[in-house]
Amino acid sequence: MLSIQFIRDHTDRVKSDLSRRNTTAPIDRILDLDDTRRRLLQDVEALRARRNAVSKEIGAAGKDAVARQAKIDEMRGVGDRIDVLDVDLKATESDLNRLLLEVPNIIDPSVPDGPDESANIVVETVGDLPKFDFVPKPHWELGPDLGALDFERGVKMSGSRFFVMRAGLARLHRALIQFFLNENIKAGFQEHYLPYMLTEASLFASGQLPKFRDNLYKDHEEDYFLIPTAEVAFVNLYRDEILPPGMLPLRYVAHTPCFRREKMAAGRDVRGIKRVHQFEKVEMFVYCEPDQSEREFQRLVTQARALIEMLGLTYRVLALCSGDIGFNSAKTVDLEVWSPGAGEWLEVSSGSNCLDFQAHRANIRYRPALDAGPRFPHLLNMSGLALPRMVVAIMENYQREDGTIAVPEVLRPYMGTDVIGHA
RNA sequence: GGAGAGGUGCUGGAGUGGUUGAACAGGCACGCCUGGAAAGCGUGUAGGGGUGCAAGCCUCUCGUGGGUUCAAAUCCCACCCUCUCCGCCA
Repeated sequence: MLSIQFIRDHTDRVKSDLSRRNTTAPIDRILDLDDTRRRLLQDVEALRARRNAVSKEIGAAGKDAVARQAKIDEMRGVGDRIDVLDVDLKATESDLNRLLLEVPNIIDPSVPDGPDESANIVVETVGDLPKFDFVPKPHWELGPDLGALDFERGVKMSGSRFFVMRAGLARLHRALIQFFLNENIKAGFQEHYLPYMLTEASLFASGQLPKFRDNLYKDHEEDYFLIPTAEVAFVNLYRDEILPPGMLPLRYVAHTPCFRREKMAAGRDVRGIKRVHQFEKVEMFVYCEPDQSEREFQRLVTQARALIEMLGLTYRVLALCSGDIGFNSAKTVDLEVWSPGAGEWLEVSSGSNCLDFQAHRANIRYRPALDAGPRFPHLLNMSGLALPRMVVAIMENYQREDGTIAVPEVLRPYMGTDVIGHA
């Protein structure tokens, strides 16, 4: 979140970024509550200071019972007055906090203006659209034709937006995960195995809650949410900690499943496995000092692009506009690969620089030097890359006229074959 | 899930309801000493919030949240977590 301090000091900036986002937040109300809070706080603390002072005198009075009793009588009412003011103060703080949690991040000045995704800017397109001697099929035809993608049975056991992969496709899926992990490790990202279920407090810390509850799966018996992305776990890794000097930057990677309700997206992308409730993703995550975050961001983008390029796919780089940027993010780049069967660009990676927004929510700090006070680090994330969309991309790009699928060169060691045939 | 024990500062570990934000020890930082180091000696060593140009002052925090009291690390209640034993189990 944005600190109340920041909102107080940069009110105009915060408001103009909100309008760039094409959204609103009760900034004036927040400033108002903050005034009230500080006024109450000063009153309460003055009373507390007095009570503390007199209490010490009572303790020091020793055997002088008369003086002692006089002071006790004097203080008797003070405690009650403190309690009364404190109730007000607590209520004000809780109102303030609730509103603060709903204010989105500021927007980086480099982000293009625009109301929604239609205004995103294609920064760069790499590679040419592939040409086929035949009419390329979409993956929702290729997969079932190979007997390797089964929608009906997925739906039978779990409902819509679930599917089963088998044989060559299942193996391709697993090979991609291994490939991504290995390449990211080579690039200096440390592998992690993370919990897939997190507490409500953790989802608040990462910014999923309170606003995006509708997109999360929750256990009804206990306080557990299924992660919608590994980012959520990575943010919470150092929640409520102060990292010692010399630890940053931290460059992490993990493969996790992701669970999304996608209620908002009902009716969208119903065909195929582009938008599903359960998918795998390899996620990169960085903790760094503020003056390094732009450099780290570029590093993430470069790494994710390298993965796509190694697989020989055509892709484009999108700079998300101010109206399409996520709640936590100050700046986001998406990578989309061309999907010749479906005839569309497919988002396989999204990278965000969240600045210190999540660090504030999660109360993560670092110490720049042994004798320095704690500061908030910047947190960044980027997919590297998302499944099963990359399976889709490879299927559609590497399909052959007979319906089989060639295995990209770099994946052959992982697959032990150069073609995915009929299961 | 059952029974028991316990949660205090960077760490270990004290703490009788009243100058305890917290003894003592260790660690770490700085200084002295030394050719250099060790040892030794000295000093310092939490975070949040409020206020102030600043120095500073005030306040909160001893797992979390309530309660009792003029006053709570200390007493009471609830919850969370950790450890040991038992049960169950991939």
